[in-house]
Amino acid sequence: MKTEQVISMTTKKEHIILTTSELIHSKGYENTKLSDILNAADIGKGQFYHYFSTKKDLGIAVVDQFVRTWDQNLIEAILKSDKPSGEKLNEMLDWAIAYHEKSASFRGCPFGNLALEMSEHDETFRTKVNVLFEKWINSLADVLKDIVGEDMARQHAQAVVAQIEGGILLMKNFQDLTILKNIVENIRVQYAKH
Amino acid sequence: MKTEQVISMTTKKEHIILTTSELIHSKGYENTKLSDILNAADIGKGQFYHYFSTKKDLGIAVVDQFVRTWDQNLIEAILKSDKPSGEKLNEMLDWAIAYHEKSASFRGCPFGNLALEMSEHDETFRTKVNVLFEKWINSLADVLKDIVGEDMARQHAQAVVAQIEGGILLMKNFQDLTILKNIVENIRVQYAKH
DNA sequence: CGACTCCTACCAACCAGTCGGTACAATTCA
DNA sequence: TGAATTGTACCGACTGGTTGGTAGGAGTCG
Repeated sequence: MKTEQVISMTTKKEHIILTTSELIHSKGYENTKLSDILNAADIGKGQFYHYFSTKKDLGIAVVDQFVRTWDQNLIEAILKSDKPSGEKLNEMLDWAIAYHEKSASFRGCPFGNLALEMSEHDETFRTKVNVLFEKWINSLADVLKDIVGEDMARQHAQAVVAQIEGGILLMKNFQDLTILKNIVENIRVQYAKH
Repeated sequence: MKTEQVISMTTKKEHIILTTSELIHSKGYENTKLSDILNAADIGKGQFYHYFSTKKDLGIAVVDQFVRTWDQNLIEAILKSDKPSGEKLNEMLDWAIAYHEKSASFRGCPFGNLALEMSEHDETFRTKVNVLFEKWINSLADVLKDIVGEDMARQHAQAVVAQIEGGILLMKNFQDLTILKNIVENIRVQYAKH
């Protein structure tokens, strides 16, 4: 029984990008070998090099895809919605936990992972990850303006993002989701009574 | 006579460990190739495999060395000293900044780096990194007891460590030390008024 | 001597990337 | 019309270089 046509939902190129996203998210970029990609996406080398010129070319497409997704789901849908600020902050924190709850493993934050793996020896990746962090901090600072005032907003936004990323790091190493939950709860309390 | 032999052997082995520490700190474990180690330490392969049985064997020795150093300089010398708690917290934060200030590059926290690189696909490294984080959080919780009370101490300790690690992550990606400084200042303010 | 220390030459496995070729549909030409 | 040409999608054997690790020899020193 052949199920060839099922894949035509997305294009072949998108299929490769999506499959590789998973691999890079859990194994990192360098540690994801071309052979892993070829096996996971069930394609041959010819097909791969028909759509992408190098492995890095694919890597960049994967990061772009991550940035696009987060831009939609976190920044646009939550932080730039027209709900009250306190609600937006809470929704962001809910989203963070839900993100790591659903993927029964401890792969961590794709941007945090890439930041630590790549930022010191590859400018292309560093810059792309940077754009997302910058957007995140800026739009979060906008939200926090109403809570801590204009002067301190950006500093607090940095601190909150740092706390989340650090929490994810600890969660990953302890292989224990409750650590992240504690830290998120800590953030909630910190900004609830303002 | 025998002492001299032992010392020179230890020195040589330690020299390899120390040199590799630098490499692993800035490039990560997998990305530090054996040839890099051989070049940096200026030794031949025979010498390497005389002292270490595998690359992973060296990697473990390097992590052990990091753990020992931090145990001495951070946990014993600062967090378990007999100074007042507020002072110990401040000294820890000073130490964190000084650590990243002196190494004119942005290599990040060796444990944070290893946690994200290795913890999902190597139990040995994950466990060793875990031990250090556990020690750090426990002895920091002891310090925070006097500031936030026994009940909340551990949760706050986790949050502070997360904030520092996340701050280092952002600092590394933004290649900007002031981000870490802001976050550390934020922590200082948070626990100063208690 | 013989244990210890350290060397170079070498190995199989693996890596990203290349290359000659195939299948087949669309376009051009006679 | 239908034969020749062109373009797109794909294959997998192969390449040059790198990887971690091994074998066997040589210098040193008690």
